[in-house]
Amino acid sequence: MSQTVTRALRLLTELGDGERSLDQLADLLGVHKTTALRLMQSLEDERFVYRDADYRYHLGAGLFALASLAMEQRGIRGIAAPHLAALNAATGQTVHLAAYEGGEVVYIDKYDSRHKVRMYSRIGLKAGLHNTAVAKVLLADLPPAERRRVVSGIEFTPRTPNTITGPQQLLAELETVAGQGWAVDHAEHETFINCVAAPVRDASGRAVAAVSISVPDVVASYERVLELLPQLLETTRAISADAGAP
Amino acid sequence: MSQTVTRALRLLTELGDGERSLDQLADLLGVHKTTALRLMQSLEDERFVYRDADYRYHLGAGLFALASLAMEQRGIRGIAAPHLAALNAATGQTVHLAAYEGGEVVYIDKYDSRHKVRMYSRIGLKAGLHNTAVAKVLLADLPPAERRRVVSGIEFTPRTPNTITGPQQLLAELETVAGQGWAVDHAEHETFINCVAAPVRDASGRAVAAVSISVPDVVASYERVLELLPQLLETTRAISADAGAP
DNA sequence: AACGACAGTTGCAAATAATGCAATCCCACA
DNA sequence: TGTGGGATTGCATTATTTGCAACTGTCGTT
Repeated sequence: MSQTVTRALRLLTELGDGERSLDQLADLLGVHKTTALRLMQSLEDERFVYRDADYRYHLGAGLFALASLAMEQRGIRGIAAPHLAALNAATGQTVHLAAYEGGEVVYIDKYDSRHKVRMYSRIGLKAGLHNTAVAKVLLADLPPAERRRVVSGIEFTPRTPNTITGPQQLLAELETVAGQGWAVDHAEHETFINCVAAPVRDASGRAVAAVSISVPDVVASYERVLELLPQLLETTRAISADAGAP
Repeated sequence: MSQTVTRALRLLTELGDGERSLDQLADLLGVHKTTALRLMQSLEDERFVYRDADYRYHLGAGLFALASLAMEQRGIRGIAAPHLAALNAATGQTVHLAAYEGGEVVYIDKYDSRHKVRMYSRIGLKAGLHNTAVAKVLLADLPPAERRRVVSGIEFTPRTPNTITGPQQLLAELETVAGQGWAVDHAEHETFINCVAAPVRDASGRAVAAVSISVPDVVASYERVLELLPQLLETTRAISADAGAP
């Protein structure tokens, strides 16, 4: 592990919360400001940060240049985009695309709802492995041994009264999901949000992503959300076909 | 300057070109693979990279989570988005939003043309200071002394026969731009692309961004591109109003 | 004009972290 | 079982990082 790299990355993360002065950054790390300056200079040279006329540091354009490459590398995202936009337009609800990578489920695209009340999320953030529909869909597609290994490592933090609270319960739920080909989050992640999700498959036949529709209670009841399933499944089938699924 | 941080960032940049093995990354830096491993472990812990089942490294979701914050911090981007989408739909051409930060002009948003032939660009990339319309608009709005200082530091690389080749010529062009309130790139950046650009102002009255329309020759002549000016100016005026410009 | 405060920056030696070697681990294949 | 290939770990050496002290520049006040 590299302490110096960890420090630099920590500075980047801090700037995600807003501009900072050199003194603030040095305090954050508990180092002398000279040390912070040198770290920032390296980040600035590579365009990961820039410094404005008032010597305030900001996240730089090089960061999002690299991030846009990262998103392009996730080819499924480009294939899914028009379909997700159409689903979002047809339902008026928030539509997410998520993928399983590096042991976590992450949101890789998002189309926002027209409604004022919506689920908080952001591209790049992790989805809870035990309490989100997209995670259930992706985990359900893992080989059983790997599924069990992943589930055994989950920390079952209860977020709502509906949250799944143990590995046995989740494994049973994943069996159900694997059988029916879709998943729900019935107020398990947020008390006022219900979601349905379904897998997207590629030429290998494996689930490479999951699409979900998220709906707040004030907009539609859980039963209403389930009525969106046919549209969701139609969309994931179309994306899968474009992705070369058999 | 920090050698270790620079190395880590170089690894990130390399992954922008695609997945890599540990050996490849070590070769890239000219270090022992143990060293490369430790750098990657730090990057992985902070979610900037992930490693797949075949031990191949990829850019991670933490990178684009942070980038999405960076883009949100550029508030003008959100304000401009609906207007730019409308301009893109109305003209069918590629529309860019650029800003001047850290001594460079960078693309911070983009709406692609419907046409097959278009100008290559990517969010986060730098725009040439001497050969793009957005840069001319942003530089033209700097105080004269700063404008001169910036221009004197430019390396006038000729990209096309039309490219401006010296500071005096560019300063004269910027005077013109400051007077007329818009700029052109008449095949100065690419031989087959013409652009027009205009500034977006905020409550301070300063140009905080520039909007451009880029059109390939095969689609429309330079004269036709100039005919897009009224729509462009209408758009930048609307964005500026939303941004609180006086 | 001079002074003080504050923030950023530079040079250098000491301190610390990074580095690479050698050994070990793990997996796949014959 | 043995072999090959790639990843990983422990340790001593080496190189880099670190923080101190001094300096620079800007701004505000007297």
